This record gives sequence, C-alpha cells and structure tokens, in this order.
Amino acid sequence: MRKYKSHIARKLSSLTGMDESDIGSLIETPPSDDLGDLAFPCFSLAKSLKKAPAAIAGELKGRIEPDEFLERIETKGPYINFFIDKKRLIASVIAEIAGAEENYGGSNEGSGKTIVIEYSSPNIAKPFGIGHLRSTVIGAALKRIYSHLGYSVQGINHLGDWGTQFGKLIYAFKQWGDEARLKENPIEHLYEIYVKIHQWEEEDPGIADATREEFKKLENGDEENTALWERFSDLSRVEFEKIYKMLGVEFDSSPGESFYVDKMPAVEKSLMDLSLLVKSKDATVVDLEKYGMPPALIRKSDDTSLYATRDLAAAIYRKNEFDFHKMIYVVGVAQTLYFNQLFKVLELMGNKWVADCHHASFGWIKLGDEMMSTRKGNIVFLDDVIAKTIEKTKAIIEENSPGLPEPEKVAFEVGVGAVIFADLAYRRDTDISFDWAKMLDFRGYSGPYVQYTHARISSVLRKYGKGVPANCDSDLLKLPEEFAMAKILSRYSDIIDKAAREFEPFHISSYLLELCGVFNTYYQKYKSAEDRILSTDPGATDARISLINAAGIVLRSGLRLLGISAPEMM
RNA sequence: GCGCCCAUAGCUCAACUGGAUAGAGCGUCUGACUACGGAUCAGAAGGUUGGGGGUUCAACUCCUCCUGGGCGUACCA
Repeated sequence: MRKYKSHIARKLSSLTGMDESDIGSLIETPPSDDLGDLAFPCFSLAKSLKKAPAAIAGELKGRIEPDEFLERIETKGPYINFFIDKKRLIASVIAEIAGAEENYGGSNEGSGKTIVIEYSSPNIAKPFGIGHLRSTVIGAALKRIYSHLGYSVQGINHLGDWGTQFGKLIYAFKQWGDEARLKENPIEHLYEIYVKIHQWEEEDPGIADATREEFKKLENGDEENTALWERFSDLSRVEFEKIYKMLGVEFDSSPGESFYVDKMPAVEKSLMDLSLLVKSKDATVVDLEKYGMPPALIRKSDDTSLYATRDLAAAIYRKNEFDFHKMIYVVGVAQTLYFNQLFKVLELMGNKWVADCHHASFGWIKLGDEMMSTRKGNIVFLDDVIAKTIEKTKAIIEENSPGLPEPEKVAFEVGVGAVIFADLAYRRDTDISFDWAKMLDFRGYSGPYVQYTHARISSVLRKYGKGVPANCDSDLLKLPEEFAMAKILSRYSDIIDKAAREFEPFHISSYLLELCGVFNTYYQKYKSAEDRILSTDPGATDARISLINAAGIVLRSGLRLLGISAPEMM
C-alpha cells in the first residue's frame, strides 16, 4: 500500500509543488470502500491557492490520468479519491508474500543498529502477578518486531534484586525463615515473611531502622547477608524461568539491579565532578527544581543507594556496551515522573543519547474497580490464569475436535495464546479490566479467534491436496472480499512499522482481527460450487488458494511477532 | 496543595494523531450447520463522545473552566 501512496504523492507533488512527504502524510483511507482506496483532502491547498477545496479537487482530478497503478480517480467534495488497479494489487501482493514467506512485512531498516529493551523486571521474592505480564509480553513482542525490521535487539530483564526491600527480607528471614518452606516454594515463603515484616514496621518504627541496617550491611558486603541474598535471588530466578519458558519469552541477559552496584561509584563521581550533587536533608540529591521536578535521590541519608543510582549506572553501561540506537523501558505508567527525572539527570551529565531513551509506559490491570497491586494483595496469579485457559481449551477440544492429534500441546498453545493476546489487544496506556468471564471467552475477538482462523485456512489448504500453486491467474479473483483481503495484506508492513515506531504491539493484534474478519466473512458468505474457495473452476481455485495461503502466512507471522503460536489444527 | 493521565453504545475497547455517515467484540433480539472446521457468519436495536465555553473550512481529537475517577508528588521500586 505504501507504494501506491508514494505514487500518488509523487504525482500530486509535481502538480502542486507541495513536498512529497507532506502529501504522503495527508493521504488517508476513505471511510468506505465505494468511495475509493486512498484519498487526498484538498483543504491544506485552499489557503495558498486561494480557492475552494472542492474546486481544487476538481481541477487536480482533471490533470491526473489513470495509469497502471490507478484504475480511476474521482472527486467527492474536497476529496480526490483514488481507485487502485485491483488486478495489479492482488497479483503483486500474492507474489510478494509467496516470495518473502515468513519475512514478509520485514525490512532491513535496522541493519547495523541495536535496540535495547528493558522489560518484565519482576522483583525477587515477590509473586509474578498478572500485572507483570504486561511488561513481559509487550517487551517480548517489541523485541520480535524490531528483529523483524532487521535490528539487533538486546532484551534485558532488569530484575529487582537490590534495594531497601532486601534489608527487610533478610531481617524477616532471620526472624521467621523456614528452610524447608524456602526450598519447597521460595517465592511464596519469601513473600509471606515480607508482608509480615511490612506490617510489623508499621506498628513499630524501630524495626524499620533494623531492616535498613541489614541492607546497609548487604551493600557493604557483609558475608552472611550476601549469602542469604544470593540464595533468595537464585531461587526466585528459577521460579521466574519456569514462567518465561511457559510464555516463550526470552532475554539476552538478566543482570538485575545488583549487577550495577559496582558501577555506581563512577557515576557518582562524574555527578560530583559536574557539581550536580547536593546535600539535602542528609541525603544526596540532584536538584531538578529548575525543571519543575522534585529532586532525584542518589544516596539516602543512611548512605545506601537507590534505584536511581543503579538506573543511571545501567543506562551508561548499556550505552557503552551496546551503543544502542534506541533504548526502550517497558515499565508501568506510575513511574513516568521517575523516568523524566532519570532522563533529565542523564542529560545534565552531558549524555546527548538520552534523546534515544524512551519510557514505553503501560496502564494498570484493574480488578473490579481497584488497581491490582501486590501491596493491596488483590492480585491474580499468572499460573492460575494460564491453568484455567488451558483447562477451558481442553474442554472445547473434547467437545468440538475429538481425535485431534496432540491435544495437550494444542490446549497449551491456545490457552497461553489467549492470555497473551488479551494483554496485547489494548493500547499500552489503557488500564485493562481483568475479568474471568472475558478471559475465558474464546468467541469473538480473542487470541483463539485468530488461531482458529489460521487453523481454518490450514484446513482448506490441506483439503486442496496439492502444494500451493507456484503460479496462478489472479485476474480470476473478482469477489469484493478477495480484493479487500489483498488490500489488508498489502498494509502489513505499514502496521509493523507503526507498531515499532509507537512501541505498540496492539496495532498488530488489531490488524490481525481485521484480517480474520474479512477472511471469515469471505469463507462463510460464498457457498456455491463456483464461488467457494475449493470450487468447480480449477483456475479460480488455484488463485483463491494462493490468496488464502498469503493470508495464512500473514496470520502466522503476526501471531509469532506477538509471541503466540499458530497451530494447524485445534 | 501541585503535576500528569483518563471519561466514547448496557459492558470491554477502537477511531489512521484535526478530516467524509464515531466503529468492533461481549450482552440483548432475529437468522445460517447432511460444513472448504459453528472457537464461525449475517441482520436488528443501542450515541448530544462526562458538562459548559472557545479556536477553524472541519473537533472524540487542540485551548479553557467545571464535575467525577486514577496515578505521582525525597530517602520504596
């Protein structure tokens, strides 16, 4: 579709003198197909030409001739509407997808460039709730999307394995730690004593001093505390690994915050050299009042470090290590101010590359009308959700597809797919309302719906009995849905670009649903012997098979980018 | 208090970043299975886009005020 846009932009540019890319960004899709395939609104020319937009449209239309790309051109009021040459579009889309296969929609725009993405980043000793899923799934999708565009991507799991909380944890474990329970279910046990110490602190402020002291000892290398911390950390990592394996999520490294502890002094030294550090209320801070922000805390009054200290070190380390083209932090919206502060401090340190750092924030997951949070204790566990979606899938398979090969494997793929899709079906910044009924509803727009459509296409291809024809006469594809499908397929690369540009995997989910909708209508609407995909006309059948094969490839590709598998049968 | 974000069909979300008649799914009602897979499809009903004012050829989108919610706001991450 991009080719057609720039073709039109080039023509209009030579006629009006307007910048080609300016025109390109004005070109839009008409609200309905019978108005045309692409449109140019003439309002922006009205001022410079001092004429009514509608008049300009009429005049320009008279000076554009249809050509091999454009079948005809019409005007409607101030809009010039372009009708794309259908046969050409269908033929080229089929050929392009068949040629590129799984690489369709990709590019090499990222070759030689590295993108660093920080995502997931759960806290050691805290349960992996469905809230952590968002960062994990969005980040993993972005990683695949950027890879598809030729970037080299560094996926980093910035585990919360350092900080004041470990003082609490160590103190609590020394009080109530149970070796057997720690081995059996480390996260559950650690979280339990963490909650307990938290409550105790609220009742007795003296305890807070004691827990702070434990963290201080840890940061100063105390042997006993370091040993405890190491065990907590190792055990938690093993637990998280199980979840990542289930979700099919991978990282290039999982250094955790602790990795940057020995890199903090250098950062603090340069802050000092730049006279950016100020003592304030016994703490060490970077004053940001000039920029309308509260100060960035670098060192607490008890002389221990903070997350900002470690994040500064991490950012600088990553720039040196990877020389990234972009760095993306997939972190919740609650930390927006914090990232503004972090980026500002990096800027004040003279790091121009801070302009390449982005906070890809995401909204909360609500349970009822409350935000889900570990603190409030109203969280839903990821394990439970996945277990239930798998169970539900099994029930449906038993009902609808008895005798399906590898039912366990398929149930797993569909169940996990449902969970991932449910998370990526919304724009990042919207708060998601978690609802069991909705989660377990595989009808309508959902992950299983997309997978089902893919399986359906696979089924027709199987029934066709031969390999997808190498050549076909696509001129035989005359049904409106066939053109509509080709048009959607031609937009795939634009969608991927947009998803990458805006850090929004949602655009891909939304696109896949649109594609499924058109295919399913097409599939269901034409039942006569001549109009079906597998029809009495061998030529038309070959052409239709070629088209739906292309649709199948795109569905598979899109699902893969989202991190969802595409079973052939389900 | 100050700052940022949100408010769209009964519910959950879209709307190409200022463009043509605001669209989907679920729910409700009505239809399509001796099937190229019904985990599907077709149709109907459902809206003063929270409210007022403004900016302009054009506002769900931008500015302003109001109402109602959320988050953040120095020693948590």
